[in-house]
Amino acid sequence: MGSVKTPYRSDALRSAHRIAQDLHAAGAIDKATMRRFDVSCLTPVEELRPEAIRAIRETAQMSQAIFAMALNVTTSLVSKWERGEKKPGGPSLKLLALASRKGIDAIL
Amino acid sequence: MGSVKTPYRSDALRSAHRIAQDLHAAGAIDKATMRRFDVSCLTPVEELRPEAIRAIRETAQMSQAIFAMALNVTTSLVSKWERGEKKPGGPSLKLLALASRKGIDAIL
DNA sequence: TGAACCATAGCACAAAGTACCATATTTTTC
DNA sequence: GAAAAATATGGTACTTTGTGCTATGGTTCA
Repeated sequence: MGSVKTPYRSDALRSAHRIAQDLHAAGAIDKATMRRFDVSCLTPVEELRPEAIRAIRETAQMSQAIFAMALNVTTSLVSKWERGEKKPGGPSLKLLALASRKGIDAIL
Repeated sequence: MGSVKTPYRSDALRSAHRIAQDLHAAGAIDKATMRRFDVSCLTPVEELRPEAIRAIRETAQMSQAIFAMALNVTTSLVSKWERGEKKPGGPSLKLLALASRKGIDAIL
């Protein structure tokens, strides 16, 4: 299940974004309050192809071993990701998305 | 496995930190180069008790549902974490550690 | 020659994470 | 006040991520 398919994870969040839109349009809301309702500020998480994962790592100029430590996973797993043997799951995809969009420093 | 027990994940990283120490002491190394060898700059990841996880979420002033979206996991799982029914794994612990040490904004 | 880093590869296995549901409590909204 | 929606718990069944271990070959450097 792609994080792309369902913008809201089939939960009690159907109107979260709509409410935030209204509040945001209405006036000034501090980011802390906003956060409680709005979800559009989240880093988009999409599925990553093996080459994309490798690209993220090579952009960071890291070996698989070091990269794995940064993500707190095993070297074995990073290798499997890059060869398409396994696909990163929810939390892993989030970390990879952060590294990809905000730079590797964001997760160090 | 506990990220605390083995500083280096039983990999070919036995001397990574030592080498970095030497190089760093030797003179000026840009952060990019440093990163390849040194691991001491990583956010420490320790196991979290259920209450600690809830504390992180409540500090962020988020519902379980929103918090789950931020971590790209299901609401069900966050609930289980906070009740001790399940324990966050490698990548999840990293995200929680980032949120705990650098603030929730670090993972949005 | 060998010590160390790098990446691939395979296997077995525990448990993390998912999906779905029902229920109860609180908060919001009209 | 009642209706509606958000919140959190609880449980069950299932998938497969992620771990751990070991072996291999290629590369670099002393």
